[in-house]
Amino acid sequence: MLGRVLPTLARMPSITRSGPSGADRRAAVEAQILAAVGRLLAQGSTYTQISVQRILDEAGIARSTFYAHFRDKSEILSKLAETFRQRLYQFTANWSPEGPDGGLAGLENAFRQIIAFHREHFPVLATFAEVAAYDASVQDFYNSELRDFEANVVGKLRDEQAERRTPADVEAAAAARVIVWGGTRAIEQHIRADDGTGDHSFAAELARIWWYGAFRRPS
Amino acid sequence: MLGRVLPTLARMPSITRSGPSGADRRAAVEAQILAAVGRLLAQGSTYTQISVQRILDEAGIARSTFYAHFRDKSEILSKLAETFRQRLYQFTANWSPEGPDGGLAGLENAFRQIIAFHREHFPVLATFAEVAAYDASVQDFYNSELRDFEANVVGKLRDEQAERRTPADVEAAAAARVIVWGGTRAIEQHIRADDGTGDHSFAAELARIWWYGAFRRPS
DNA sequence: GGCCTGTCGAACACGCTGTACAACAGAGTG
DNA sequence: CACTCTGTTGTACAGCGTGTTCGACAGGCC
Repeated sequence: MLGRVLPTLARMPSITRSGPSGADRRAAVEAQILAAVGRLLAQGSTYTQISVQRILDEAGIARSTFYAHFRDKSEILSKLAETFRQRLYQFTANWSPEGPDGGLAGLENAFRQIIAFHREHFPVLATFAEVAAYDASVQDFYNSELRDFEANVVGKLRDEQAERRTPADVEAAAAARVIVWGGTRAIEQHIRADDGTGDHSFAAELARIWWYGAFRRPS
Repeated sequence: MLGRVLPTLARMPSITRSGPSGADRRAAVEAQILAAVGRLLAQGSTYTQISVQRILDEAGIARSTFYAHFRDKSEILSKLAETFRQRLYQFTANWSPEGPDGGLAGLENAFRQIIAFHREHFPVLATFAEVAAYDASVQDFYNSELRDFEANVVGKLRDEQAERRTPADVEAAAAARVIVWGGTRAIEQHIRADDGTGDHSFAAELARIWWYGAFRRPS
């Protein structure tokens, strides 16, 4: 540390750090790292291109401290992921094809919320998709999240088929795959391409495509 | 080279290489590199994780030779991309909503071909999507390919709306985005999850979702 | 005061990247 | 055969990033 050479400047590098206030220093370090990654992503960098070194500089944390908390760079994403778990798809999980808040109107509303959520947390959510494409540990959590969502949609389609509201020849598994994986990617792309003014009409389109394309497909 | 030390083994490492047959050695080296990458991807490795060194070992090419042909690792993908340009979306570009080979049946057939093509070249196509997420040069080519496709779909939807076959309240731009970006991702995911037996029914679902969800959405 | 826990900075080994360069091989030419 | 030209080869090198190790140190606690 500089302190050994320049005692008067001993705590200079600490100014950017929040003071250690007790036994929760551990949580503080992790929070600083996650916040720093969030800042770097918000600045437009790509997670893959950001080096650990760059994150440490941004966070004001020592290299050795980082490795005492995280096994490697992907573990940052794992911990970041816990923040998001289940929050993403609560909107559609709560939706049902029939009922007061259900149907096409309810679906459109659910998509509005999903799009708003994606837009709010875009850098981080895009990073999950980016890294899941090549990193097994991130893939585990991200894909399992989407698989849960997919299973939920399959269940809803099957229920609707049992009630004769959705045609029996709709292949629930295939349709759910298109809705979930395709929908997620489409939303991501929409947010990249649109400044937000088109969010409502995009939600309307998504809702109608899934509604008339699957749930209420003409038979 | 070994030849300097062990004359009798001079050309040993050349056995794996195709003999230089003229002035097309340049093309031969590039082909060897592309083939090696294809082999490594087929073995299940992820492009991001494969090092240049690993590619050179696999191809039996010297490091310095590689950098005489490629600026860096992403330029491999750029050259690989030229092989695929326009081949991917010729199927739907040729499709039209009306006519003998058109309509729902034609769309389903187009998707069968697209899925077969994706399955045949899966490692490479998945790599384009993987790397486009963080590498600008790959993104340029990959996204522009999909944007062309998207523009094509927008044009078809608008034409159909002009003919009153597609409802006027379908937002062509939003619908096309869902169809193209979502569809591509859904196909990729389908191929990861399905062994091929479900290809036909998946093509049928895709075709019906886009058909009844957009082109022939009930108004 | 002394102990404990956790952070810090420095150093290290390792692997990968991209460049530079001299040696070399093959083809073509006279 | 000698000679040139082009393109490949092996090696060496600088630079950067990673993950580990370790002694110094600071703050909280007894």
